[in-house]
Amino acid sequence: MFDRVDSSVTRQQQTCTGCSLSQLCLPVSLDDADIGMLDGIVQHQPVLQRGAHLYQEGNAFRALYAVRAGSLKTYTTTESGDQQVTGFHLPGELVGLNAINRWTHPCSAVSLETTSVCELPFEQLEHLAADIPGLQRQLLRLMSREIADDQDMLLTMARRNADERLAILLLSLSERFGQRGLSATRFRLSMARGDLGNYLGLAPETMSRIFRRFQDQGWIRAEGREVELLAVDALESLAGRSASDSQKAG
Amino acid sequence: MFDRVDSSVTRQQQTCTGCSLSQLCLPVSLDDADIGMLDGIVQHQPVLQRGAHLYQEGNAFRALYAVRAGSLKTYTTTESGDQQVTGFHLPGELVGLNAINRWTHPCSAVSLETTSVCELPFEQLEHLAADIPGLQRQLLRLMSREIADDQDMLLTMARRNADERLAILLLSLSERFGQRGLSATRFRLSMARGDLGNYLGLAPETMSRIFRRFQDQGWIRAEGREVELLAVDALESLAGRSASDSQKAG
DNA sequence: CGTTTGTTTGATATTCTTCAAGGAATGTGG
DNA sequence: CCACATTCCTTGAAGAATATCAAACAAACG
Repeated sequence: MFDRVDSSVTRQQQTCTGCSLSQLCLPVSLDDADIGMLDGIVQHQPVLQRGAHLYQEGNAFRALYAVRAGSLKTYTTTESGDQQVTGFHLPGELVGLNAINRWTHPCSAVSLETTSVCELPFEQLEHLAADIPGLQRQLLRLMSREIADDQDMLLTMARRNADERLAILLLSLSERFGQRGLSATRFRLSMARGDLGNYLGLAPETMSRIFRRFQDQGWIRAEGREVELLAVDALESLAGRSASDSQKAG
Repeated sequence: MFDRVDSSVTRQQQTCTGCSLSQLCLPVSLDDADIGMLDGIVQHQPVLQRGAHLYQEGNAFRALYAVRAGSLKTYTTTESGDQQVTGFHLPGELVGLNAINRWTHPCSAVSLETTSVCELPFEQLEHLAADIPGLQRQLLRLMSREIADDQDMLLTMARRNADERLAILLLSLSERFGQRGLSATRFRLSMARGDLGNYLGLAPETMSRIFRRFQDQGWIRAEGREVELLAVDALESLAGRSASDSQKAG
């Protein structure tokens, strides 16, 4: 009896139905009945302490994971041993999409703070997607978005200088925090400067210098990992315009 | 009558069933009956002359396209007007996957030589994928691979120097030509040096210099767009190992 | 055959990394 | 609560890699 009550309480917290992120996540555009079916396959909600791995490079692929609270970093390890950060993942975002092809995770996922995720066993998700058109479509849409975002990031790496890259990343994080009901202009980064730089293909020292320059310009205020965007328009013009202009900025 | 005969002949050339690329493309692991259904939705097989666009950035998304013969380049245009190449696409490869999310093409696709493609109307493909488990799975796999490949490319852009990038690209092309039954060590590039460099985030002059260096090392032979790989192992060690070693090489 | 497009080479400039070292923040065990 | 260790961040100076500029050359095209 106690178990019953307990599990039902837990259950409620675990359902997509009751999840405030459902409009950012897989259930978008599903009706209640369909969301109920999706709830039926959500298996575990592991809680990860900072530094704990959700999966590691080379692990067998069994499930996709949706971030429920907290944040994750995904990264691969190069032959020379150092890591390359491939992404930061906020609540409502899915990780593991790159593992479907080979049934093996090509990167590791590690928690940046206390983080909980929903586990979506992939084979069951596939079956469900065949039965629920809206779910199949949303899954394809999320994967398509990931592709488009990664390619956008490629453009950033290929064509943007260091200042522009940081502006683009700050605005991306800002937008994503905003979508999640948090402040878009004042937020706490869960990742180290070094991780930000690594993700952007820049040395940590370079990151530090750009943060300083942005502050000297009065564009941001940064105290440790606490960041406030003071001149979003300046950052946008840096992010949106081609190079050759960061000199004026520096 | 004539039309009938003509179209049936054309039809035969158009089917996935009779296509030598079916094992690289969407039909992988489908049985004959399922491939027949897939054939049923393949609508047009446009032939594109060099320089002709399959679609342009901003166009409405209606279909995915599989390259049947020839090759494509996808690219986005930056605010400052110059282009960023996001990929080269050989026979058997799908383009348009990044358009599913917003129903708009986020990049343009242009033919690099006389190229023919199979058009896969997306809504019909979605319906079919819901009915044919193997098709849904293959579609998800192809998208997953695209994500993994793009992220791998991100790592290349973030961590590799110019020599390593070219080695990685040459080996990638080599492997893909090999998979298609062509020589893996001797092939004709359909794209200009400038496009290769653009894709790799390097100036055309830099590309030219690296090509020269690779030739001086005896690793490749390049006459115009005709390329022969003479020392695959040297290229592999450059591609596979971390930086700091291209100095010895250069 | 002239025009356009693409390729090569050299010289110079710029951006970013690397190296080195000090300082701040955070966490841990006494 | 403090001392110590560890990690993270910052700053300066020097060096390396690649971009840019300029110009000649080659190839492809109509």
